[in-house]
Amino acid sequence: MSEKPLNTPNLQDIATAAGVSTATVSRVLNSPADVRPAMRERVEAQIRALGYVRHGAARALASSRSFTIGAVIPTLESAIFASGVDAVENYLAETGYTLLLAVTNYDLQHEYEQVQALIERGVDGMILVGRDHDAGTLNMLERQRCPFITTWTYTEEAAHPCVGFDNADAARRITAHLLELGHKRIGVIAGVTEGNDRARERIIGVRTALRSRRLKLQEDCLIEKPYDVGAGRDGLRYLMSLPKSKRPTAIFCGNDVLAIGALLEAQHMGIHVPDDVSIVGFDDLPLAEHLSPGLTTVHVPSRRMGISAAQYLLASIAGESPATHNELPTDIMVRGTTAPPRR
Amino acid sequence: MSEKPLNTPNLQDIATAAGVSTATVSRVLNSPADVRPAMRERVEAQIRALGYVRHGAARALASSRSFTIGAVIPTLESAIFASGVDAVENYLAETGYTLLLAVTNYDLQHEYEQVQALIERGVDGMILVGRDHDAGTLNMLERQRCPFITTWTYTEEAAHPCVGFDNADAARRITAHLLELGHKRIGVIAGVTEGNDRARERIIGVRTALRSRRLKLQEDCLIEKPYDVGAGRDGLRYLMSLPKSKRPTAIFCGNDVLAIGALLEAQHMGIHVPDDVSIVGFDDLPLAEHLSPGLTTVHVPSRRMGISAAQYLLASIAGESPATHNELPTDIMVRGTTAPPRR
DNA sequence: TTGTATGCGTTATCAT
DNA sequence: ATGATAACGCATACAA
Repeated sequence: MSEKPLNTPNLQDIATAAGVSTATVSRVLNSPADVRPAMRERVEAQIRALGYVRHGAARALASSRSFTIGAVIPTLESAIFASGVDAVENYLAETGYTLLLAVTNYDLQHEYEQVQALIERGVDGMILVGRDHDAGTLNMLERQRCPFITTWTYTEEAAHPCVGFDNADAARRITAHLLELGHKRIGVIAGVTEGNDRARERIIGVRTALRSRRLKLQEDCLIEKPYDVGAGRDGLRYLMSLPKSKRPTAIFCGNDVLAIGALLEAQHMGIHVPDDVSIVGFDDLPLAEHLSPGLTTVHVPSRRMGISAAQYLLASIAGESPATHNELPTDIMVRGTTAPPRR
Repeated sequence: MSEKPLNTPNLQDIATAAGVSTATVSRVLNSPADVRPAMRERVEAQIRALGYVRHGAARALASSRSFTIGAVIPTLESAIFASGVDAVENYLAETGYTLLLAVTNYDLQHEYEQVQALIERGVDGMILVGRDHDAGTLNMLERQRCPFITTWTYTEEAAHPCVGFDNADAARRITAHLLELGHKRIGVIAGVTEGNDRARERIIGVRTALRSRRLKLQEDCLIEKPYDVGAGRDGLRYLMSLPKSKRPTAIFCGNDVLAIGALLEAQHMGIHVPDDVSIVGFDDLPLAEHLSPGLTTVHVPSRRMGISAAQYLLASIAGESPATHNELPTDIMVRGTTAPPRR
């Protein structure tokens, strides 16, 4: 009959109700070990009774820690990014952090704005994707002393903390697999390269593999497509429409979504994979192994990458000095979509 | 030579640099129309010069608005949720809001904790999925006066704001499609039902459709499976292993991921779809239409749902009184995986 | 171990 | 149109 929680209670209300100071309440919340058990319980009882929930803004203002981490990714429409974010969120939740998520739609200018928005929200650290960024973006991060790490790309000499892998080399390796099977004319259905270093580097990897065999990528065998299944289908149809002498016997797709499209379109057209044409992808989506034939692709450890990035950030915030350059392995998953060229 | 931005500048620094009061700086930031153009420019120049970025925590503390919205979803491993979140984020970004994202892994207790975490971060509104929630969760939301809306489910009599559709009815309709083709024995590969009202209601919908034809769902024709392609394959194998007299001629899958698994497994087994067995899914993933045969499924407008939820919240925050119960249409996409039973 | 008091960077109210 | 100033709710250095 006497409780009137008209407004949501604050530290002071709890303190009053428990007959202690706000400092004590703050302590049972943040360093319970520092307060005598009896008193702690008394306070905790009131916290429960009044349904107290911390005021993050006030906390952040007073302590300059928000217990939030920001992630800025190209899109959530890509299962592989979504999966990485899922891993990040799960990991952060375990450690008491919350995720602020922003999407760039592969627009570097928009990325800049999103990064600013997250900094304004006071994130304690930030995860970025790739190394293509507006100069101002990295600048802001540094001026604001916001710890950050880039993902999905790795090079020894990277100027900033990163966790990822060598896209060019992975593409080179899976192309080498094609070349070893005896293919000489390789087609490429690349992802959009603008503002996307990963897509560009994967093409470079294909070229490197070809060059090492004194082969070249024919320019009409390279086509750039947006990230969707239909585009993959279009890409395949285009490549297969090339005159026989220029028609590739194997196709490297910049990602699995394009590869799945290419594979499905081949089946629609009655073109046999891998007998008539070999297809490889990149990412190793969960679906890849279930297709028939199974898609030969590059496995990318997106969850591990996300977790590793989060770990770096938390360690960094904690004042530790974790390794800044972290390379993850990528395996070539050889499945059913590759075989020697028909002769 | 004189500028030493050792610490990140605050309102006061800008004010001093521009020779005005903090109130004025705050005004050029928040209601530029209230300040004379000349002065406004002077201030804006300093804002740019010193690279000022707003301190969200301080803003939130003083104004009790954080310009953030929370979303708590089951998982990002599901493309359909990821897509909805993507839409929400894009919409919020347009309107100056930022997204706080949390994942429950279909655990209602964890959802409670995530909701609390987001409330602590001061979100101005919250998006939830489904109507299965811990009692405490909704309670907390209300006590904290945090506007919220549930998605993915709709009923006229819902006790809280919601935007979605009638899962049972959609399932009933696509099952009716099967029955109209002449199927009598329907198999069901359902998603996990625990803590997932949508999965449960879809099964109810199947039962309703059957009942209206005086048919019943045979209990060994109903199997519950986790959300992945492999599980869909297992499910199909199980149903096809039933003795001929009990074997279903058509299969309702609780979602497209299971349906895709079922379809692929049928193809692996040399079972022809739809001649030997019809398969329907639920969600209409982008891939569904590209499969061969194309997957007959229920189209769910996940992006529109997310945007609608965000709109409701923003309107609600703005003090408007938007419609609280919003039903979205779901179309049955009849494609190639359904046909009359072989006779 | 507990309490007191100050300050965190804004917004908003009230003057001017 | 602009300035002075009091909250906002908490953490923390310091005192007891």
